[in-house]
Amino acid sequence: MSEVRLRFAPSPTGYLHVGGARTALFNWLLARKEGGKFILRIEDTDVARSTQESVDAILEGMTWLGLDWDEGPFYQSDNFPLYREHVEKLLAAGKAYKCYCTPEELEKKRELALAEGRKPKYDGTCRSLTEDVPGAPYVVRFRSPEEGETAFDDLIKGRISFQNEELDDLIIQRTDGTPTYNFTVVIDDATMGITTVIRGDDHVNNTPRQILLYEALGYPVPKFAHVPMILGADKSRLSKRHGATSVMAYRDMGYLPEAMVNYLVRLGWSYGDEEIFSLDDLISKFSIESVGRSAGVFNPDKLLWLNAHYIKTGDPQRLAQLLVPFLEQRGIDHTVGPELVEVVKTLQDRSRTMLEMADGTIFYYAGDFDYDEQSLEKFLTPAARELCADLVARLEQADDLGHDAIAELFGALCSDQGVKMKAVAQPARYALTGGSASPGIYEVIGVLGRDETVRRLRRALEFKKG
RNA sequence: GGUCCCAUCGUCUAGCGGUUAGGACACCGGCCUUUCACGCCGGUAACAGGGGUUCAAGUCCCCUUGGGAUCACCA
Repeated sequence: MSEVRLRFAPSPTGYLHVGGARTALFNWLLARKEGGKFILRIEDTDVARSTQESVDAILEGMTWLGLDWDEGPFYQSDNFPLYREHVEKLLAAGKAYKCYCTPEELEKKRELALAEGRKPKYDGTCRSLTEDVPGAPYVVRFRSPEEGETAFDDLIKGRISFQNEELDDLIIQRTDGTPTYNFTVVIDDATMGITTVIRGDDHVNNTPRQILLYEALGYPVPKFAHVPMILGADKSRLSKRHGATSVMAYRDMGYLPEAMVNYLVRLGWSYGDEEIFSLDDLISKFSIESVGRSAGVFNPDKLLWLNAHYIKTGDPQRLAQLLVPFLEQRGIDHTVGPELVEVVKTLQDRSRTMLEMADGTIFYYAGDFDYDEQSLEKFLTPAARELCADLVARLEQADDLGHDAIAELFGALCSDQGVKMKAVAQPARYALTGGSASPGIYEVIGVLGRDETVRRLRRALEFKKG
């Protein structure tokens, strides 16, 4: 029983998007579950479109999600000699041949075939050439069988079969000598000993050609699992116009990696009625067989709900750390003022994203906000002013400012003055936060502390416009 | 168009021949309450259509319809 080996093989032509992240996650989970290896390979044979920035962005995204790899990253651009070797091998065995047709000729034939309603497949012009044409540019084509069928048992979709006659002689090496995708994946997956290929749905049509290549090369064929696409709300393939698709964009919008992981895994997979899964839960509960066969619509609302859940239940200390960059973005200096962790605790229940949480901290740190005249009049009525003044007096005398003590203090104030909690809480809230929505007034006072609370109350009572 | 895949509430899904078709998000009520939230309770909402097979079909088969993927010297 040899170990399972899985891989994630993105092409570095952009950022790590949610679809890619999900297939990476599935690969990672299966590797961890089976105690195998997870390998990262960068498919950069298209030198023109590949960039180092993209590689960095992809690695950053995976690291953020917590998906670590055991081997790699390997770069296909380092393997050109290996591909070349395999092309020669196929050529020597007569399993591949040189084709001298020019792109223009092929294009013409393709158009003609389409116009006549025939399949636009390679017509085999060079298939039976017996001699090389010296000096002429050529591509190398794989000699694909003309009859029979190629089938495989997809771990997710079940048995899928193709008639070989539908497949044409694919190009494995370009005129410039570089190998093409369908060839390099096979060589790499074979030589890296990949046992299961988990990849996007959009590759099912490539699979039979690849299987034929494995067989022609004498390599064992791996298992395949094709995960369904992620769709936008209009059921078309998820793209930018549906909103953010880059995983890192979600971090920047204040999402937690565990929320993203949880969301992504539940899109197309389930475990009874459970909704909340940590990476550790998933390692034991995930199975590729229970991934659904149909495409799923990306639902930002549910992601948001999960994010809120993880913020609510998260460790305040960690959240405080994660919050710092968002505060800096807003120019909020949290080193002056209340302890950030304490601030976070008052905001966890009412923040769905770290961005929202950052907004929630503003009144704590920017204490000298303006009170606008209308609100001042509305909240600080003469009666309310009296209550606030009383509150100040009581706060100054209090020796304990714990939550319960503050509650008692308010209780005593209300019964002494014969007013409802609301009558004093709302004016106080406005005076302390500058707004009408905030964490509980006791919490706010507790976090602000006596001095700052009193200062703000007095400031509000004395506030003059300008 | 050819090939391949898919089809349960608006969305993610449970269901693996016999269920009042369950859960979650969203939505709508109510409760809690010092605001906003959170939380709790309740509600609306689905087996695409048609044929079979079977005592019995959301579950199995076929067709139709609809959706998606792919048809490059891109990956």
